[in-house]
Amino acid sequence: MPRSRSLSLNDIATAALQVIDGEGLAALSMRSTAAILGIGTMSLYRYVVDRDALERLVVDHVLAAVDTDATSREPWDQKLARQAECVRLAVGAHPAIVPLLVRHRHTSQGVKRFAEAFLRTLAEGGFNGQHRAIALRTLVSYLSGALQAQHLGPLDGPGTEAMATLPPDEYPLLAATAQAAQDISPDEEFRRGLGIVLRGLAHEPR
Amino acid sequence: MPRSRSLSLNDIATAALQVIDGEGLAALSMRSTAAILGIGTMSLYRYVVDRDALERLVVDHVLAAVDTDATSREPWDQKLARQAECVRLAVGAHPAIVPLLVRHRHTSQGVKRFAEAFLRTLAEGGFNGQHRAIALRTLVSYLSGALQAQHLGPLDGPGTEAMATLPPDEYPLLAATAQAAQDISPDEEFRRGLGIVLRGLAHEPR
DNA sequence: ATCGTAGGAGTACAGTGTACTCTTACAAGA
DNA sequence: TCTTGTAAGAGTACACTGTACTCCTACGAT
Repeated sequence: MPRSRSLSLNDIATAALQVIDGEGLAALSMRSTAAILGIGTMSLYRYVVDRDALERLVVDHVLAAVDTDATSREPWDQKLARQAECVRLAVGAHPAIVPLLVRHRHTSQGVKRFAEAFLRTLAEGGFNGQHRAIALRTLVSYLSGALQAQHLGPLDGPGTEAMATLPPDEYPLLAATAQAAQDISPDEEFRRGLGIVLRGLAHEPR
Repeated sequence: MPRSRSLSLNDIATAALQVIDGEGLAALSMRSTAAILGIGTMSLYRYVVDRDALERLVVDHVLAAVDTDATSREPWDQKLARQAECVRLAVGAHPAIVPLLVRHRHTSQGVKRFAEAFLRTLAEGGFNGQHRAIALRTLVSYLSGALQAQHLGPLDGPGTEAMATLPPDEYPLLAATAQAAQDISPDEEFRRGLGIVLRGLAHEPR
């Protein structure tokens, strides 16, 4: 009976993402998002009940890009690797959302979608019951930790480069290791770390 | 020449931690911390330049509890497991700080301390150069991800219990797996996840 | 043409971090 | 013992946040 909505949830998520990508996650606010949409601040509350809901919208919008239909015939571990890369790729397009991803991973539709996909592949690999549960959590924990290390790591503080110049008498190994790590690209670091986890899974009872 | 400080950095960290433990991380503010210390809000800035610095103080204070002298004669993987448990224990005493831990892991003294300890053990295990770097990062990524999953996971949303009651037609595996996961204690989950990573490391070239 | 419903705008308030400006306490030098 | 320089600490003020609450207004069904 009343007037129809002029904005879609997708519009809103896109606007919020525009703020985040352009001015950083800290700049995300109800006001800044509403401004981009060309509506009043409070009008935004007609679409989302909360700031939290707005953030959830952003997370799901980004995660919508992960491809979850894995119908290929690869071995399970290769398939898992590809699926994880897929998540990394989607998140890598908007690195600043990583903290949001972490905060809303239990309430996000997108997270559930790719968790289900992971589980499907684990099931193919013969994982069942508790073993499958542990495998998923371990995988997700690594994924989440690695994404953070990579994307929000360099932000606060100079990151690895600074570690390489630490006082070697106090942190001898840390300094040396950071030096060695400088030649490793983020891609390679992620892939090899994931490889370690997957190799661990391969030797796991199931 | 001038008057001497009436508060130590330890006092400040303790006060902030008291706020966090008592009223949650969200309640941490310059005002609330200063109130506990019995000083004016701005007086706090005589001790810390920033809110960030205050948070760093808290992180280091909590991480000071991790025991880093691992002079035992266990095999390297068992020692790593014990060291990781040590971190988990220290953080577990103040679960609400996990987000702070993540945000400041590059600038925190405490993080560097136990990273160095990890590296020492990895070196004992024969890891060198890039292999050691990758091993450390993978370990830390898992550790960070797992701590978050455990401590701030249940906070937003009902967590795993809710997942177990998901629509099984939409997320069949997720629902089933969540059900299986309910019998796993956080302790066991962490230990087994860590075991997977360590087993992966054991099969890694070095 | 009318009316009810919901969309959108505006104001206001409590809370945040912190810049800036005081006043005040104190240890060293005379 | 008195003076003085310096830093400790208090207070005010401002820009910013999320959002409760109230108003006006556009529009689809009758």
